[in-house]
Amino acid sequence: MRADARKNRDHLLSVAGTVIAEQGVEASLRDIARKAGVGLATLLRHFPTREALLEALLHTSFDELTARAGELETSGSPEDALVSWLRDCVAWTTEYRGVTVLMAAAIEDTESALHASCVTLRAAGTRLLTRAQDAGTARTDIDGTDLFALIAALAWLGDQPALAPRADHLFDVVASAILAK
Amino acid sequence: MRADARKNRDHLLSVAGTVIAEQGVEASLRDIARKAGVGLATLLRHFPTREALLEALLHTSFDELTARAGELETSGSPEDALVSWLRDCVAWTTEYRGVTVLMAAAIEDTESALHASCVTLRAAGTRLLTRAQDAGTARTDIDGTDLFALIAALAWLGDQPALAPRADHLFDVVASAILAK
DNA sequence: GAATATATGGACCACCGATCCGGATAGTCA
DNA sequence: TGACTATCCGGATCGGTGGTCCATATATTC
Repeated sequence: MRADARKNRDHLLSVAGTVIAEQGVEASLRDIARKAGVGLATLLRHFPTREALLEALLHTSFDELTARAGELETSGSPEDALVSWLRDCVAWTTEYRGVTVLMAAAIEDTESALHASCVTLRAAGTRLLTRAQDAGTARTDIDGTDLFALIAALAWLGDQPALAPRADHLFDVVASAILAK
Repeated sequence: MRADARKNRDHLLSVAGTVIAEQGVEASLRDIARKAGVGLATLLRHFPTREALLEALLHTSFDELTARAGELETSGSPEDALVSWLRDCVAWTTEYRGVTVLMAAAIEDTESALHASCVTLRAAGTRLLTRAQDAGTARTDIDGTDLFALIAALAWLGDQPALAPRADHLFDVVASAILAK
Protein backbone atom coordinates (compact mmCIF):
# COMPACT_ATOMS: atom_id res chain seq x y z
CA MET A 1 0.00 0.00 0.00
CA ARG A 2 1.23 3.47 -0.91
CA ALA A 3 2.23 5.72 1.98
CA ASP A 4 -0.52 8.28 1.31
CA ALA A 5 -3.11 5.55 1.14
CA ARG A 6 -2.00 4.13 4.47
CA LYS A 7 -2.21 7.59 6.03
CA ASN A 8 -5.72 8.13 4.69
CA ARG A 9 -6.79 4.72 5.91
CA ASP A 10 -5.52 5.29 9.42
CA HIS A 11 -7.00 8.74 9.58
CA LEU A 12 -10.37 7.51 8.33
CA LEU A 13 -10.39 4.79 10.97
CA SER A 14 -9.67 7.32 13.67
CA VAL A 15 -12.39 9.72 12.53
CA ALA A 16 -14.86 6.86 12.04
CA GLY A 17 -14.28 5.79 15.62
CA THR A 18 -15.19 9.23 16.90
CA VAL A 19 -18.23 9.71 14.70
CA ILE A 20 -19.61 6.23 15.32
CA ALA A 21 -19.14 6.62 19.07
CA GLU A 22 -21.25 9.79 18.81
CA GLN A 23 -23.90 8.76 16.31
CA GLY A 24 -23.99 4.97 16.40
CA VAL A 25 -23.14 2.47 13.69
CA GLU A 26 -25.67 3.95 11.28
CA ALA A 27 -23.73 7.19 10.99
CA SER A 28 -23.57 8.58 7.47
CA LEU A 29 -20.51 7.29 5.65
CA ARG A 30 -20.42 10.48 3.66
CA ASP A 31 -20.32 12.41 6.90
CA ILE A 32 -17.39 10.36 8.17
CA ALA A 33 -15.52 10.95 4.90
CA ARG A 34 -16.28 14.67 5.04
CA LYS A 35 -15.04 14.97 8.62
CA ALA A 36 -11.88 13.15 7.57
CA GLY A 37 -11.39 15.65 4.74
CA VAL A 38 -11.69 12.94 2.15
CA GLY A 39 -14.11 11.94 -0.60
CA LEU A 40 -16.76 9.29 -0.01
CA ALA A 41 -15.18 7.20 -2.77
CA THR A 42 -11.92 7.06 -0.83
CA LEU A 43 -13.64 5.76 2.28
CA LEU A 44 -15.50 3.17 0.24
CA ARG A 45 -12.32 2.04 -1.50
CA HIS A 46 -10.61 1.35 1.82
CA PHE A 47 -13.76 -0.14 3.39
CA PRO A 48 -16.12 -1.40 0.69
CA THR A 49 -19.03 -1.86 3.10
CA ARG A 50 -20.14 -0.51 6.43
CA GLU A 51 -19.39 -3.92 7.92
CA ALA A 52 -15.81 -3.77 6.65
CA LEU A 53 -15.29 -0.41 8.30
CA LEU A 54 -16.78 -1.66 11.56
CA GLU A 55 -14.73 -4.82 11.44
CA ALA A 56 -11.53 -2.80 11.18
CA LEU A 57 -12.77 -0.59 13.98
CA LEU A 58 -14.02 -3.28 16.35
CA HIS A 59 -11.79 -6.25 15.82
CA THR A 60 -9.46 -5.28 18.65
CA SER A 61 -12.50 -5.09 20.93
CA PHE A 62 -13.53 -8.54 19.76
CA ASP A 63 -10.05 -9.81 20.50
CA GLU A 64 -10.19 -8.32 23.98
CA LEU A 65 -13.52 -9.99 24.74
CA THR A 66 -12.19 -13.29 23.48
CA ALA A 67 -9.03 -12.92 25.54
CA ARG A 68 -11.11 -12.05 28.59
CA ALA A 69 -13.07 -15.25 28.09
CA GLY A 70 -9.77 -17.12 28.00
CA GLU A 71 -8.70 -15.66 31.33
CA LEU A 72 -12.03 -16.43 32.94
CA GLU A 73 -11.91 -20.02 31.77
CA THR A 74 -9.33 -20.84 34.41
CA SER A 75 -10.33 -18.51 37.22
CA GLY A 76 -13.12 -18.44 39.75
CA SER A 77 -16.27 -20.47 39.68
CA PRO A 78 -17.62 -21.48 36.28
CA GLU A 79 -20.91 -19.69 36.85
CA ASP A 80 -19.29 -16.45 37.99
CA ALA A 81 -16.95 -16.58 35.02
CA LEU A 82 -19.84 -17.08 32.61
CA VAL A 83 -22.01 -14.31 34.02
CA SER A 84 -19.09 -11.93 34.33
CA TRP A 85 -18.19 -12.46 30.71
CA LEU A 86 -21.78 -12.04 29.56
CA ARG A 87 -21.89 -8.78 31.44
CA ASP A 88 -18.70 -7.63 29.73
CA CYS A 89 -20.12 -8.46 26.32
CA VAL A 90 -23.35 -6.58 26.91
CA ALA A 91 -21.52 -3.62 28.45
CA TRP A 92 -19.17 -3.42 25.50
CA THR A 93 -21.98 -3.09 22.95
CA THR A 94 -23.25 0.02 24.68
CA GLU A 95 -20.22 1.80 23.27
CA TYR A 96 -21.38 1.08 19.74
CA ARG A 97 -25.04 1.86 19.45
CA GLY A 98 -26.76 -0.38 16.94
CA VAL A 99 -23.97 -2.90 16.55
CA THR A 100 -26.12 -5.81 17.74
CA VAL A 101 -28.25 -5.81 14.62
CA LEU A 102 -25.14 -6.11 12.49
CA MET A 103 -23.73 -8.85 14.69
CA ALA A 104 -26.97 -10.80 14.59
CA ALA A 105 -26.87 -10.64 10.80
CA ALA A 106 -23.16 -11.46 10.61
CA ILE A 107 -23.19 -14.64 12.72
CA GLU A 108 -24.80 -16.61 9.90
CA ASP A 109 -23.57 -14.60 6.92
CA THR A 110 -20.21 -15.94 5.86
CA GLU A 111 -19.86 -13.03 3.43
CA SER A 112 -20.00 -10.42 6.17
CA ALA A 113 -16.76 -8.81 7.23
CA LEU A 114 -17.87 -9.25 10.83
CA HIS A 115 -18.60 -12.96 10.46
CA ALA A 116 -15.28 -14.35 11.67
CA SER A 117 -15.20 -12.12 14.73
CA CYS A 118 -18.74 -13.10 15.70
CA VAL A 119 -18.00 -16.78 15.30
CA THR A 120 -14.89 -16.45 17.47
CA LEU A 121 -16.91 -14.65 20.10
CA ARG A 122 -19.57 -17.34 20.07
CA ALA A 123 -16.90 -20.02 20.45
CA ALA A 124 -15.45 -18.23 23.47
CA GLY A 125 -18.89 -18.02 25.05
CA THR A 126 -19.55 -21.67 24.27
CA ARG A 127 -16.44 -22.72 26.20
CA LEU A 128 -17.51 -20.77 29.28
CA LEU A 129 -21.04 -22.10 29.02
CA THR A 130 -19.92 -25.70 28.63
CA ARG A 131 -17.69 -25.42 31.67
CA ALA A 132 -20.58 -24.14 33.77
CA GLN A 133 -22.84 -26.87 32.39
CA ASP A 134 -20.26 -29.54 33.23
CA ALA A 135 -20.08 -28.09 36.74
CA GLY A 136 -23.86 -28.44 36.95
CA THR A 137 -24.47 -24.71 37.44
CA ALA A 138 -25.97 -23.80 34.07
CA ARG A 139 -29.00 -25.25 32.40
CA THR A 140 -28.04 -27.81 29.80
CA ASP A 141 -30.74 -27.10 27.23
CA ILE A 142 -28.96 -24.11 25.70
CA ASP A 143 -25.84 -23.88 23.56
CA GLY A 144 -23.41 -21.21 22.41
CA THR A 145 -25.74 -19.95 19.71
CA ASP A 146 -28.52 -19.50 22.26
CA LEU A 147 -26.07 -17.64 24.45
CA PHE A 148 -25.05 -15.41 21.56
CA ALA A 149 -28.71 -14.67 20.84
CA LEU A 150 -29.40 -13.81 24.47
CA ILE A 151 -26.42 -11.46 24.58
CA ALA A 152 -27.63 -9.82 21.39
CA ALA A 153 -31.16 -9.43 22.74
CA LEU A 154 -29.94 -7.89 26.00
CA ALA A 155 -27.59 -5.60 24.12
CA TRP A 156 -30.47 -4.60 21.87
CA LEU A 157 -32.49 -3.66 24.93
CA GLY A 158 -29.65 -1.41 26.04
CA ASP A 159 -29.71 0.20 22.59
CA GLN A 160 -33.35 1.25 22.86
CA PRO A 161 -33.48 4.52 24.80
CA ALA A 162 -36.90 3.80 26.29
CA LEU A 163 -35.94 0.31 27.47
CA ALA A 164 -32.31 0.89 28.40
CA PRO A 165 -33.06 1.82 32.04
CA ARG A 166 -34.32 -1.74 32.55
CA ALA A 167 -31.47 -3.44 30.70
CA ASP A 168 -29.30 -4.09 33.74
CA HIS A 169 -32.16 -5.51 35.74
CA LEU A 170 -33.31 -7.69 32.87
CA PHE A 171 -29.76 -8.92 32.45
CA ASP A 172 -30.02 -10.32 35.97
CA VAL A 173 -33.37 -11.90 35.17
CA VAL A 174 -32.00 -13.64 32.09
CA ALA A 175 -28.78 -14.58 33.86
CA SER A 176 -30.79 -16.27 36.56
CA ALA A 177 -32.55 -18.27 33.88
CA ILE A 178 -29.25 -19.39 32.39
CA LEU A 179 -27.92 -20.47 35.77
CA ALA A 180 -31.05 -22.41 36.66
CA LYS A 181 -30.16 -26.08 36.41
CA MET B 1 -63.80 13.56 4.34
CA ARG B 2 -64.56 13.64 0.66
CA ALA B 3 -65.58 10.36 -0.96
CA ASP B 4 -62.51 10.17 -3.22
CA ALA B 5 -60.23 10.82 -0.26
CA ARG B 6 -61.88 8.07 1.77
CA LYS B 7 -61.50 5.64 -1.14
CA ASN B 8 -57.81 6.49 -1.55
CA ARG B 9 -57.24 6.14 2.19
CA ASP B 10 -58.84 2.72 2.38
CA HIS B 11 -57.07 1.49 -0.71
CA LEU B 12 -53.72 2.77 0.58
CA LEU B 13 -54.25 0.96 3.85
CA SER B 14 -55.04 -2.26 2.06
CA VAL B 15 -51.98 -2.03 -0.20
CA ALA B 16 -49.76 -1.00 2.71
CA GLY B 17 -50.86 -4.11 4.59
CA THR B 18 -49.78 -6.34 1.74
CA VAL B 19 -46.47 -4.60 1.07
CA ILE B 20 -45.51 -4.40 4.75
CA ALA B 21 -46.37 -8.04 5.27
CA GLU B 22 -43.94 -8.81 2.44
CA GLN B 23 -41.13 -6.37 3.10
CA GLY B 24 -41.42 -5.43 6.76
CA VAL B 25 -42.21 -2.10 8.36
CA GLU B 26 -39.29 -0.39 6.63
CA ALA B 27 -40.85 -0.83 3.20
CA SER B 28 -40.49 2.20 0.96
CA LEU B 29 -43.45 4.54 1.33
CA ARG B 30 -42.97 5.58 -2.27
CA ASP B 31 -43.25 1.96 -3.27
CA ILE B 32 -46.50 1.56 -1.34
CA ALA B 33 -47.90 4.70 -2.98
CA ARG B 34 -46.81 3.50 -6.40
CA LYS B 35 -48.42 0.07 -5.93
CA ALA B 36 -51.61 1.85 -4.85
CA GLY B 37 -51.50 3.92 -8.06
CA VAL B 38 -51.20 7.11 -6.08
CA GLY B 39 -48.57 9.80 -5.54
CA LEU B 40 -46.28 9.74 -2.53
CA ALA B 41 -47.73 13.06 -1.42
CA THR B 42 -51.18 11.54 -1.17
CA LEU B 43 -49.97 8.75 1.07
CA LEU B 44 -48.15 11.26 3.26
CA ARG B 45 -51.20 13.50 3.49
CA HIS B 46 -53.34 10.66 4.82
CA PHE B 47 -50.57 9.29 7.05
CA PRO B 48 -48.04 12.01 7.86
CA THR B 49 -45.47 9.58 9.26
CA ARG B 50 -44.63 5.93 8.97
CA GLU B 51 -45.87 5.48 12.54
CA ALA B 52 -49.22 6.97 11.63
CA LEU B 53 -49.61 4.52 8.77
CA LEU B 54 -48.64 1.61 10.98
CA GLU B 55 -50.95 2.74 13.74
CA ALA B 56 -53.88 2.74 11.33
CA LEU B 57 -52.78 -0.66 10.08
CA LEU B 58 -52.09 -2.33 13.42
CA HIS B 59 -54.50 -0.84 15.86
CA THR B 60 -57.07 -3.59 15.38
CA SER B 61 -54.31 -6.10 16.14
CA PHE B 62 -53.47 -4.17 19.28
CA ASP B 63 -57.11 -4.22 20.27
CA GLU B 64 -57.25 -7.97 19.74
CA LEU B 65 -54.22 -8.55 21.94
CA THR B 66 -55.69 -6.34 24.63
CA ALA B 67 -59.02 -8.15 24.41
CA ARG B 68 -57.23 -11.48 24.59
CA ALA B 69 -55.55 -10.33 27.79
CA GLY B 70 -58.97 -9.46 29.16
CA GLU B 71 -60.28 -12.95 28.45
CA LEU B 72 -57.26 -14.61 30.00
CA GLU B 73 -57.57 -12.54 33.14
CA THR B 74 -60.49 -14.62 34.28
CA SER B 75 -59.62 -18.02 32.86
CA GLY B 76 -57.18 -20.71 33.78
CA SER B 77 -54.25 -20.40 36.10
CA PRO B 78 -52.61 -16.99 36.36
CA GLU B 79 -49.25 -18.29 35.19
CA ASP B 80 -50.69 -20.10 32.18
CA ALA B 81 -52.66 -16.99 31.27
CA LEU B 82 -49.57 -14.81 31.48
CA VAL B 83 -47.33 -17.10 29.45
CA SER B 84 -50.03 -17.75 26.91
CA TRP B 85 -50.55 -14.04 26.38
CA LEU B 86 -46.82 -13.38 26.12
CA ARG B 87 -46.62 -16.06 23.46
CA ASP B 88 -49.48 -14.43 21.57
CA CYS B 89 -47.74 -11.06 21.67
CA VAL B 90 -44.44 -12.41 20.40
CA ALA B 91 -46.16 -14.51 17.75
CA TRP B 92 -48.10 -11.51 16.52
CA THR B 93 -44.99 -9.42 15.90
CA THR B 94 -43.65 -12.02 13.50
CA GLU B 95 -46.32 -10.85 11.08
CA TYR B 96 -44.81 -7.37 11.01
CA ARG B 97 -41.06 -7.64 10.65
CA GLY B 98 -39.28 -4.79 12.37
CA VAL B 99 -42.24 -3.49 14.35
CA THR B 100 -40.52 -4.07 17.69
CA VAL B 101 -38.05 -1.26 17.16
CA LEU B 102 -40.90 1.16 16.53
CA MET B 103 -42.83 -0.12 19.54
CA ALA B 104 -39.80 0.21 21.78
CA ALA B 105 -39.43 3.81 20.66
CA ALA B 106 -43.15 4.55 20.95
CA ILE B 107 -43.67 3.35 24.52
CA GLU B 108 -41.92 6.45 25.91
CA ASP B 109 -42.60 8.87 23.05
CA THR B 110 -45.93 10.56 23.66
CA GLU B 111 -45.69 12.15 20.19
CA SER B 112 -45.63 8.82 18.42
CA ALA B 113 -48.82 7.67 16.75
CA LEU B 114 -48.18 4.23 18.23
CA HIS B 115 -47.76 5.50 21.78
CA ALA B 116 -51.32 5.00 23.02
CA SER B 117 -51.56 1.48 21.64
CA CYS B 118 -48.28 0.50 23.26
CA VAL B 119 -49.30 1.91 26.61
CA THR B 120 -52.59 0.03 26.46
CA LEU B 121 -50.75 -3.16 25.64
CA ARG B 122 -48.38 -2.67 28.54
CA ALA B 123 -51.30 -2.08 30.89
CA ALA B 124 -52.94 -5.32 29.76
CA GLY B 125 -49.71 -7.21 30.38
CA THR B 126 -49.30 -5.57 33.75
CA ARG B 127 -52.69 -6.86 34.86
CA LEU B 128 -51.81 -10.44 33.89
CA LEU B 129 -48.42 -10.14 35.55
CA THR B 130 -49.82 -8.73 38.77
CA ARG B 131 -52.35 -11.50 38.99
CA ALA B 132 -49.62 -14.13 38.65
CA GLN B 133 -47.48 -12.31 41.19
CA ASP B 134 -50.37 -12.20 43.64
CA ALA B 135 -50.86 -15.91 43.12
CA GLY B 136 -47.17 -16.38 43.95
CA THR B 137 -46.30 -17.87 40.58
CA ALA B 138 -44.31 -15.02 39.03
CA ARG B 139 -41.24 -13.28 40.38
CA THR B 140 -42.11 -10.04 42.08
CA ASP B 141 -39.08 -7.99 41.06
CA ILE B 142 -40.39 -7.16 37.59
CA ASP B 143 -43.19 -4.87 36.46
CA GLY B 144 -45.20 -4.25 33.34
CA THR B 145 -42.46 -2.20 31.72
CA ASP B 146 -39.98 -5.01 32.26
CA LEU B 147 -42.49 -7.38 30.73
CA PHE B 148 -42.95 -5.09 27.74
CA ALA B 149 -39.18 -4.93 27.29
CA LEU B 150 -38.84 -8.72 27.47
CA ILE B 151 -41.59 -9.17 24.89
CA ALA B 152 -39.86 -6.65 22.65
CA ALA B 153 -36.50 -8.37 23.06
CA LEU B 154 -37.94 -11.79 22.25
CA ALA B 155 -39.83 -10.37 19.30
CA TRP B 156 -36.62 -8.73 18.12
CA LEU B 157 -34.91 -12.13 18.24
CA GLY B 158 -37.64 -13.50 16.02
CA ASP B 159 -37.01 -10.66 13.60
CA GLN B 160 -33.35 -11.52 13.11
CA PRO B 161 -33.16 -14.24 10.45
CA ALA B 162 -30.03 -15.79 11.93
CA LEU B 163 -31.44 -15.93 15.46
CA ALA B 164 -35.10 -16.63 14.70
CA PRO B 165 -34.69 -20.45 14.81
CA ARG B 166 -33.85 -20.12 18.51
CA ALA B 167 -36.58 -17.63 19.34
CA ASP B 168 -39.16 -20.20 20.47
CA HIS B 169 -36.70 -21.99 22.68
CA LEU B 170 -35.42 -18.76 24.19
CA PHE B 171 -38.99 -17.72 24.82
CA ASP B 172 -39.29 -20.76 27.10
CA VAL B 173 -36.03 -19.87 28.82
CA VAL B 174 -37.17 -16.32 29.53
CA ALA B 175 -40.66 -17.48 30.49
CA SER B 176 -39.15 -19.83 33.04
CA ALA B 177 -37.26 -16.86 34.49
CA ILE B 178 -40.46 -14.85 34.80
CA LEU B 179 -42.27 -17.71 36.51
CA ALA B 180 -39.45 -18.33 38.96
CA LYS B 181 -40.62 -17.06 42.35
C1' DG C 1 13.85 13.60 -14.56
C1' DA C 2 10.79 10.54 -17.01
C1' DA C 3 7.65 6.74 -16.87
C1' DT C 4 4.33 4.09 -14.58
C1' DA C 5 1.41 2.33 -11.22
C1' DT C 6 -1.73 3.74 -7.85
C1' DA C 7 -4.73 6.73 -5.09
C1' DT C 8 -7.93 10.43 -5.20
C1' DG C 9 -12.45 12.94 -5.12
C1' DG C 10 -15.85 15.49 -7.94
C1' DA C 11 -19.62 14.29 -10.81
C1' DC C 12 -22.79 11.16 -11.40
C1' DC C 13 -26.76 7.54 -10.39
C1' DA C 14 -30.94 5.64 -8.12
C1' DC C 15 -33.15 5.66 -4.10
C1' DC C 16 -35.18 7.61 0.24
C1' DG C 17 -38.74 10.83 2.93
C1' DA C 18 -40.54 15.39 2.70
C1' DT C 19 -42.68 19.66 0.75
C1' DC C 20 -44.80 22.89 -2.60
C1' DC C 21 -48.20 24.28 -5.59
C1' DG C 22 -50.90 24.40 -9.98
C1' DG C 23 -54.48 21.67 -11.72
C1' DA C 24 -58.42 18.36 -11.24
C1' DT C 25 -62.65 17.26 -8.95
C1' DA C 26 -66.37 16.33 -5.54
C1' DG C 27 -69.92 18.54 -2.99
C1' DT C 28 -72.91 22.51 -2.53
C1' DC C 29 -75.87 26.07 -3.49
C1' DA C 30 -78.49 29.01 -6.66
C1' DT D 1 -78.66 22.14 -14.55
C1' DG D 2 -74.72 25.05 -14.05
C1' DA D 3 -71.35 27.44 -11.48
C1' DC D 4 -68.62 28.03 -7.52
C1' DT D 5 -65.57 26.65 -3.88
C1' DA D 6 -63.35 23.87 -0.69
C1' DT D 7 -60.87 19.83 -0.95
C1' DC D 8 -57.82 16.51 -2.84
C1' DC D 9 -54.33 15.07 -6.03
C1' DG D 10 -49.65 14.07 -7.79
C1' DG D 11 -45.61 15.75 -10.57
C1' DA D 12 -41.62 18.47 -9.68
C1' DT D 13 -38.32 19.51 -6.58
C1' DC D 14 -35.25 19.42 -2.36
C1' DG D 15 -31.63 17.60 0.58
C1' DG D 16 -30.19 13.37 2.13
C1' DT D 17 -28.39 8.36 1.61
C1' DG D 18 -24.94 4.50 -0.33
C1' DG D 19 -22.56 3.38 -4.54
C1' DT D 20 -19.79 3.88 -9.14
C1' DC D 21 -16.90 6.05 -12.81
C1' DC D 22 -13.09 8.23 -14.54
C1' DA D 23 -10.00 12.21 -15.43
C1' DT D 24 -6.54 14.04 -12.57
C1' DA D 25 -2.83 14.13 -9.26
C1' DT D 26 0.89 11.98 -7.06
C1' DA D 27 4.03 8.47 -4.95
C1' DT D 28 7.24 5.26 -6.46
C1' DT D 29 10.49 3.17 -9.57
C1' DC D 30 13.92 3.18 -13.01
